[in-house]
Amino acid sequence: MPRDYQYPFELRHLVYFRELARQLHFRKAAETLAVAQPALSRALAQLEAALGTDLLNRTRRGAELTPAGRLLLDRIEPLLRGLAALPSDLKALVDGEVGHVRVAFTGLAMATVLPPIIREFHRRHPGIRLELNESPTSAQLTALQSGDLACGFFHPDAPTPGLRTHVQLQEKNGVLLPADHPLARRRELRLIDLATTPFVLFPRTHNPGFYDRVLAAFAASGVTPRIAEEVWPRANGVGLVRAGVGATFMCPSEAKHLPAEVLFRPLTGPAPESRLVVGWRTNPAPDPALAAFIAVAAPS
Amino acid sequence: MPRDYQYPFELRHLVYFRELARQLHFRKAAETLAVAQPALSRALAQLEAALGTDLLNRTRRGAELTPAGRLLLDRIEPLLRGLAALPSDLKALVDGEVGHVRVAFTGLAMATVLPPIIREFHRRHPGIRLELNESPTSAQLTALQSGDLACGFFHPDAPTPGLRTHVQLQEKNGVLLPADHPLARRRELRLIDLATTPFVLFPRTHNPGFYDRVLAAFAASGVTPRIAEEVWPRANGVGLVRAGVGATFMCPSEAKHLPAEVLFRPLTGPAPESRLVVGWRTNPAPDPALAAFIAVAAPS
DNA sequence: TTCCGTGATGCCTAAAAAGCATCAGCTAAT
DNA sequence: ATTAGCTGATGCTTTTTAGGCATCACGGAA
Repeated sequence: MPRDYQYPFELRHLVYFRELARQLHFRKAAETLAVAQPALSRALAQLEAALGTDLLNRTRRGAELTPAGRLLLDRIEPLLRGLAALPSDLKALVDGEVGHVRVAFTGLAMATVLPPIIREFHRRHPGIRLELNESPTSAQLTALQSGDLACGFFHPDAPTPGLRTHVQLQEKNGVLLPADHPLARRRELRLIDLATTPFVLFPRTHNPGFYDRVLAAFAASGVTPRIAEEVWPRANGVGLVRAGVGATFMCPSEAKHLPAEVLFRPLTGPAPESRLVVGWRTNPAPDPALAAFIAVAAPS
Repeated sequence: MPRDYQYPFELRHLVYFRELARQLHFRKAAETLAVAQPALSRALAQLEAALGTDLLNRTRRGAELTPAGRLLLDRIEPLLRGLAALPSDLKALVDGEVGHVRVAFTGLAMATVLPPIIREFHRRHPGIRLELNESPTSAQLTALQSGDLACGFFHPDAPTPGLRTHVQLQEKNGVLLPADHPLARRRELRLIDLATTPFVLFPRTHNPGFYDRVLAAFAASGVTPRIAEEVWPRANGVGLVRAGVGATFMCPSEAKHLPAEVLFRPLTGPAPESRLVVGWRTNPAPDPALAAFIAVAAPS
């Protein structure tokens, strides 16, 4: 009884018609299609009935396209090509040869571990595109939970249920100072030395745990820090230090390539610690593209 | 035995999958599609087998797309839309609402009957595009015979087998003179007056019959004409007259809108006659777009 | 535990596609 | 003019396959 969905014909009819339009000869086309000629005749008659118009003028020595047939051929050729490409394209996807992965990261990740990971990933999987977005830890955790994000480089402050993580970096912070800052002559600093130095931090909502550990570290040194600016993304924070606005915390690994106007100094004594991990959902199982990225970012 | 043409699935599978991907629920999708749920289950299983990958993860409360399913959905949506539009688009074509017509014409046609025909045709059939090309009579006849041309406005010199024609214009030619020509002061001229005036004509091959009638008309007046230039297309001939190179033959109807530097004068006595017809092939039968154009150009 | 709702399976029926044999129409060569 | 040899169409049968109904297996919620 059914079979009245929107399409009054089947792919078979279109494939038959295309071959027929190419050869303009029922018997030859039937042979190419590996069917008997009557089957082809009937299939085309069905298609013509379904479309309400003749597609081929049958002549003594073959057939010729009607204007409607010409239009139909022009229209279905790209569609059939698109369909023909589907199986292999899907295979490439499931084999992890193509695809895309949404990856979020913090400024620290981009300044340290991420570039070599990206380079290696592109080398191994040139068909997989990365969508890279700098995003605060808190936003990454939300997006990972909701499934909007496949994978993130962030700074966890508590257990992350439902996520697998792999530690990338764990370092005690130093400080980044303007080069002309009075304390910049010293090779090492303590937090207490920085009591009067304005600090540039990220907004607390972006990673409350780390933010509070920073304040705790100051408190442990008996100092109340001056927060000059809360700025994001990370590169702007470094920019403000460079502009002489104040100092900021920075991991030693992040201090490898610095502009001329700033200097990095390690901290002795209490200092906040940064931990960078890469995390991803375990359920549903990572698709092949994500699995390939994880294999590079977190070899187990 | 057969059924092994390039596509391992049918349109049905894709339509079923699309509905399933929308509703993510086998029973509901089956109801929308007006089939029983087992049929849908099996169809999807077939599609998955054909593509070699799962498309939906069945869960307790419905289903969710796998990455491959998401890709497949993205890829087939435009294809299915294209196919859904086919029947109505073809109907529009056979109903003559859309299409295109190749029309050739001579300079005389464009200067007289063609513009109002084009205007009226576009008013009646805004969906049909005209391909208009100025072309000599001889070339038009060749193209009409071979089927390269649907319809032409030309100047027949002999019966045109296989073509139907409709006379558009039949007039005795006058002459077009540079405004500063000595004879331009006279209101009427005879060919004999023009014995020493250089003439601009089209190349003889473009319409040998008319060309020879021109020479015959001169001969009947006892004059051997001076042919200064043979030029085409027509507008260039008028341009040469305007530039003072010589005179040319012209129908009175063509002389309605003339540039300032030229003057039209009728001929008394022997003079070549121009006949403009529109012609089209009768076999194969004109397609709807051509029929619509003929209905405007040659109302019967 | 027992339902209830999910999709999957087994079995049968019905529809439809394909094959084979043959027909009908026209061309062209004899 | 006849006929042999193409063309695609048609009648009938077999084979394939899609669909329906009944039922199953499984998992979560009451």
